[in-house]
Amino acid sequence: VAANITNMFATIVYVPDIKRVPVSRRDRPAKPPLSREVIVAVAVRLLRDEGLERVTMRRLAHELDTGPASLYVYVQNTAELHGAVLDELLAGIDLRIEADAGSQPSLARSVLALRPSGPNYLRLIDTALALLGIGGVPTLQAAWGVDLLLQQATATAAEHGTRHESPDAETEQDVLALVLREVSETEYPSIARAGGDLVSGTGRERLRWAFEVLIGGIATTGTTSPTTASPAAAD
Amino acid sequence: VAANITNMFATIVYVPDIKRVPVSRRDRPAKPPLSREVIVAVAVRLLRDEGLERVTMRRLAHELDTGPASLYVYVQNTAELHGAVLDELLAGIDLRIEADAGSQPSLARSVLALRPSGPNYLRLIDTALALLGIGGVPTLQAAWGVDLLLQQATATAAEHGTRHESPDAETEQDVLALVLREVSETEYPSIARAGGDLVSGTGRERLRWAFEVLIGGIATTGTTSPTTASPAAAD
DNA sequence: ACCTGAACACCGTTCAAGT
DNA sequence: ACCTGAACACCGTTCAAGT
Repeated sequence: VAANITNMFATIVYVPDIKRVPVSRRDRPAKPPLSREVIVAVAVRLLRDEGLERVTMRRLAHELDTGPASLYVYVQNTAELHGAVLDELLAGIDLRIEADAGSQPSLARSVLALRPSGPNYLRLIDTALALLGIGGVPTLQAAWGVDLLLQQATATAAEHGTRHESPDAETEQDVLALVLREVSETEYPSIARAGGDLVSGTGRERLRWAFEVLIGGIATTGTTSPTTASPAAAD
Repeated sequence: VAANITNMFATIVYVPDIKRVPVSRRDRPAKPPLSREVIVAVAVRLLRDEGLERVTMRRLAHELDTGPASLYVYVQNTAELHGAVLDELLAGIDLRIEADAGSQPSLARSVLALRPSGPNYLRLIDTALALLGIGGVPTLQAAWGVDLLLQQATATAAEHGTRHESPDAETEQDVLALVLREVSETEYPSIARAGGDLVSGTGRERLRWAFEVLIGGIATTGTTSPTTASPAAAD
């Protein structure tokens, strides 16, 4: 069960390239009719091609051969657009089977602002709750825990995305590693003692461990709040 | 030990209003001489008064009665500025004693992009490592764990900040609660069963629980990687 | 050295006016 | 209805020119 959940959330971080958007095979079809669907579809392509920071209203409008104002007929604002894109990506992942290939820069950052309630997002939550339940985790802990897992996933994804954006991202990483390694032993003794451990492991390894930590902790850490769920019936 | 760590990180999320910036008591002193210090100080005030999304180069320059270009003498870019502000705020918190009052909208979001290596940030990491060590947590787990704790803290802070920004933030929350409560029982059975649990508890309660989960999980979840730290000497 | 006006290349969002 | 040009109010960053 734990492994299942881990894989599920890992997919959010490394969104696989499952659902290729059909942009039509012509170079550029003579201006497609605007609709929420084509807007989101083009936004997804833009995300894959150029990263989240490029899926802006203006850029997207340009891609659709129109002005930004036109998009507001189908989409309330940028946050909603990003939410729709997330839900679209979520549609592409199988929630129960290991999906473990490809990588896609973040977009989940927008989730920090707008908790989307698209159908695919709800499906994700539902599946996670079910799995935790199967694992014997009490309802309230499972409920709060899903939130925690999502937060972890989105945070990692955001970091991932950000890192991808900046050209000297690896340099930054290296600088951190260097700073940590050469830190004053008297000023920061514990950091000095931890040494390379602070930056050891691959991203995947750490991600996997993080979810194990969370799932283990969620399963064993009680809350002080009373549950509001109906007592588990025999179902 | 766990409670100590929890409080420490909770302070990042709810940065207390400890270190009031001395903006001088005159209405506006006849243009202070520019320096990194006053820039950061004014940025901190701006943060407290108007939120992170307002501490931009241009807004800050305006506040300092100058043009944005002038700031680039003292600060490399916006990310570095935000990092400096975070470190400044970190300076204001006592890392060992319960600091539990006031609340401050996020800024830690910038940490997602730029892992700051300011002295106060390092002190935070060092203290956390020490506390985990005292709690008997193996070195590697502690090292990876600190990262996780920081991620959780910044993620929560970011969400917090974002929520503060938008005027209809509470509405959004309510909408989510409503969506979750009225969700189709056949489509999303686990969500329906969880009911109010998904949105129960106060922010503080959930935060506290989250850190308990993390600390408990960190302490008990082994890694598959070998440690690179020197074997614990008798010190 | 330090400072800055002006420019370049972007943003989100609204609204009156068009078809 | 649907679409849009133009405007408003912002961004970050650079650079030549000033003191």
